[in-house]
Amino acid sequence: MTDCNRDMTTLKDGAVVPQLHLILRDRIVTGDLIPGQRVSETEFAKAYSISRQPVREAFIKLAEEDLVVVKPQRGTFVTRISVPAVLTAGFIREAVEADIVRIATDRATPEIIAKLDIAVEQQGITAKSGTPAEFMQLDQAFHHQLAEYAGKRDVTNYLRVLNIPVNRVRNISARQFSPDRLIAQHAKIVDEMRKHNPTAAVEQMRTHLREINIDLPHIVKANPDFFEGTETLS
Amino acid sequence: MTDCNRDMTTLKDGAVVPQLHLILRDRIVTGDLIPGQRVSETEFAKAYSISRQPVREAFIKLAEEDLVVVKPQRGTFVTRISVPAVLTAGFIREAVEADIVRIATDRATPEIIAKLDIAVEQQGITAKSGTPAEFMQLDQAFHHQLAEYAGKRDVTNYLRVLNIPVNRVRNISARQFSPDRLIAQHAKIVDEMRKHNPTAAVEQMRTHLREINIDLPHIVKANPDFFEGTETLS
DNA sequence: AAATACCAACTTCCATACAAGTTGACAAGC
DNA sequence: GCTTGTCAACTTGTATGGAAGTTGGTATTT
Repeated sequence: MTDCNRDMTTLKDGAVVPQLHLILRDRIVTGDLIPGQRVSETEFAKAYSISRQPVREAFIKLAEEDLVVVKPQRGTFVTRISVPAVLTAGFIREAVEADIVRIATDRATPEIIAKLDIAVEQQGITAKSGTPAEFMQLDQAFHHQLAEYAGKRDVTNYLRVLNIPVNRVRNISARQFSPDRLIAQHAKIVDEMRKHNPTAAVEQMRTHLREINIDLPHIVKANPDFFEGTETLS
Repeated sequence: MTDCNRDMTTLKDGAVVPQLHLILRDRIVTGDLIPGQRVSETEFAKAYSISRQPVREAFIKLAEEDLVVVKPQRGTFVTRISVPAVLTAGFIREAVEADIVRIATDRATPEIIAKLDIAVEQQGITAKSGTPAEFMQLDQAFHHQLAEYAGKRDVTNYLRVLNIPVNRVRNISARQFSPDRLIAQHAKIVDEMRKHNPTAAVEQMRTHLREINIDLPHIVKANPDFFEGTETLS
């Protein structure tokens, strides 16, 4: 029996399915439930003291996000991360954020630039004294800010599911990313925006987002069991 | 009691939930189940001679695609189309297809150009003698081809959910789109690709994809009940 | 020893019953 | 007339039992 109730999380009153859905999603994305691991309805039902049906329905939602695969009459398993999915998500994100930063550059006021400067500065502080998770959040906030200033705040909501595998990679590999390089690239983007040079800003953004593709092969090599198609044959 | 089993569709052997999911999705996207309409679990259970549970699970999947909203203890309703969602989907799609057509132009061989010419020609034939649904399928196939030739076939899969509201609009408004104009734009895109002019091809693609934004206000005016926030107060 | 048939212990899938909450009609009281 | 309380008829949410199918170990057979 695996450890299903990590921190003995008890559910609040109200609908059970949404709560369980969020909890399990977080546990998978953060790597607490590891890729390939078996998760059964009965197991979690006992762990959270509920019946099988709500667990099943939470599994359906997770399956829609490609976080688990349900194999009928065989079992449900945490999905291994698909490298093509990460690359495709990266491609889409690059295209979208390129347009976003172009628009944001056109709209950039001194106030906006000032706020972005502060954000980058904060990232530097957190990179030194904060946790990887905190830095990751600031990184995401930076890109959300750009979308906001481009008048495209909604966009990030619609790309959330797409970014799930990317976030899994970042969480699993924690320290593989060098924050300093990312922050320097953020600074360059803001600099080009300050100079009202949209083309250069877009180019900086594109090279910035391609960072993950550079690190990805090493992360896969280091954790082959977490990725689809590269798992060690047992 | 509404007409829930339109064409008395009976389900095949095998898993029931996936079948029902596809059937209901199609019925919503094609406008057979109209926005705002109430759909209850019991209703479809009786209509398809199954129990409530599979219907419920199909509803969960539809809710993840934002095709229905489940209001606890109140009912489940076909969602009205969100105009901001359509616009956001359009923005994302424009950014992605701009990059796709740029790459496709770089990779374009005479064979590829020939195939695209044939596709455009076929669209013209279908526009005259075919149904709107057939033309719509050819239109989608054209964009799929471009992704294919850009080496980004996967991308379309990941944008499928995003395009759902757009397809709902196109189905509901059927003839509102003028095929001739769309085909002419397709032809212009291929022409710029033929001349190996990626920048111009991208620009043609962007103006092409903005067509829907032009027609959208008229479609909303013509069918206010189908859209969120513009429904007539009863 | 090796291959095969069998079976018990799992899994997810579906059906059914009940619990909890909302809604709208309807009647009683102001 | 208008408000308000009651209640029956709905809705979705959860629990539970059994159906159907897979899996892996074990005994049987070759």
